[in-house]
Amino acid sequence: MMDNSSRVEFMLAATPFSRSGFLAAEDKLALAELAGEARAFKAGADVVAEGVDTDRVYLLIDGWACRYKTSRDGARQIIGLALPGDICNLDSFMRPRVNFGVTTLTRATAVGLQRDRVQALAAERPGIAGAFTWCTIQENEILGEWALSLGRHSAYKRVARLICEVAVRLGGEHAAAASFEWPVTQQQIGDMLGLTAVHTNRTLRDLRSEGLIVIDGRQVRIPDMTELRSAGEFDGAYLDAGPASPRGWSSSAFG
Amino acid sequence: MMDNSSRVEFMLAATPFSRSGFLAAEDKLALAELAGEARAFKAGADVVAEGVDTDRVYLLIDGWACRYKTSRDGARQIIGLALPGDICNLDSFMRPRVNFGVTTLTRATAVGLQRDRVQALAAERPGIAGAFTWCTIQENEILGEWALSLGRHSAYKRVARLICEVAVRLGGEHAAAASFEWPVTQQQIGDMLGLTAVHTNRTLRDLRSEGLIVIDGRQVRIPDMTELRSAGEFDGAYLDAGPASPRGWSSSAFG
DNA sequence: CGGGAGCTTGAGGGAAGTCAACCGGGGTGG
DNA sequence: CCACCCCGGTTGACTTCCCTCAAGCTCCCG
Repeated sequence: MMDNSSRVEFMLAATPFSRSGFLAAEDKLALAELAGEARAFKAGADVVAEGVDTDRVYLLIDGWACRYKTSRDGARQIIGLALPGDICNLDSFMRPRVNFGVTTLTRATAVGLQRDRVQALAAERPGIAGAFTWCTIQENEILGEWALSLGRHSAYKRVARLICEVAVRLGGEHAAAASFEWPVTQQQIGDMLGLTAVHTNRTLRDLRSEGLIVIDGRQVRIPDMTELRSAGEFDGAYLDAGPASPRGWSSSAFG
Repeated sequence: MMDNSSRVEFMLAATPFSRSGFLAAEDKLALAELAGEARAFKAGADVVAEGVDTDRVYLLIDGWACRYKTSRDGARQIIGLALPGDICNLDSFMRPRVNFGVTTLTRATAVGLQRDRVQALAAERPGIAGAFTWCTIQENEILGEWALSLGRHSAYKRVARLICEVAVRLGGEHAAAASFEWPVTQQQIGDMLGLTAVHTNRTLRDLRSEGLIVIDGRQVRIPDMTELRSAGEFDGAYLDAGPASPRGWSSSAFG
């Protein structure tokens, strides 16, 4: 559990959300005031059950979470990965019902923000509206890249690409991280990539035997990022993402 | 070519964009004033080439278009289908560079709106900002459903689901259309569904032989929508999409 | 009338799924 | 405190869905 000031501090930090460049300092403070209690979740716990109504968006503070859909026969497809600082259910910013579920992949902490209040704030402060829109566009960008993976890439490339993406997303503003915590099971990886756990296992073995990745417990290390990017045909441009000239968007223009 | 008043009229009509419920009448007028010349495209023409910079978003007036990505070996994955009234490149609302391409699937007409001017308008009119955000969320919703198809559904179900989706999206506010123009090639369908043209052909044959669809030239007819939905495990909830209480968003609150 | 784009079908191959078994480790309950 | 159990990882054998390559077809358009 975090106290309120920690939460504020977190939201002011360089999270994907605030990195959008749309949020002025007052915007961040106003958002921080909306934050409810931080909730702790066990691994595999639903933050928002599939297909239900919810009145809040969840900002992930710690741990990994995902958006997923389930087919009638029980197969699960993960349609989005949330890392610390990401909003898990951006759709709930405008829609009362989610057409997916949000579940944690690890132990996790998240704070809920009430839709009504966020909307009201966004109507007053264009910077906040802009930040939400920007995040939604970013999520769309990532999902488009996943669709390319799912539709047109081999299992081998899919896994390589996913690892590259996470490396970049965790690396923040710096270059991609060359070593990081990799706390997801092979089943969960398969659910992101449209593969079975068995085939994910074999594919990870192939990547390891090629020396492209080194897995040590819950850590993954990338000996040569260039090699891995090339193997996965990965181009991180879709994650680059400084906003296009947020002139006229910043709330400071109204201050 | 449409003259300006036709364009205005079109934008005031029940397009997916204006149906969001965020646009007040003045918002629509203000947007219509931004519309540039309507451009006519041949089938298979790039509206925005893959990965380039663009300074405008394109509202599709007539015909079908798509967003796509290409892998190194030339395989194409379509990551979004634009029908009349849709915006083809919502990302360009905030990002100068697209990480996909936009191309027409049929003859088509589109009008470009300059990003700078749309952004300026959105900063003044929350209804316009809200409509863009809402469209982006809607696009995300659809792409999530495609990811489920790509990752976890058989070719048979993918095709059935796509036809259901188009029926609903073309049907507008009414029920899904039971018969409509289906102007795309099997190659293009395959590119949406992550299949080869050959396998798309066989799969369509299967659907036809089961009586789930009837193809007559460029028309498709769905004898029994319930059957097709069931075959494709299709639940159209993700397209439903009235906005969640756009209170406080409507520009009229500022009028 | 010729040519190309799109549709159709067949035969064979390969990537990933399915089923099954075994192993190691950490949590838990007796 | 130890034994058990369950979860996750690993590997093998077999199956299946979809891809590849190839050929022939129709229809439109020049």
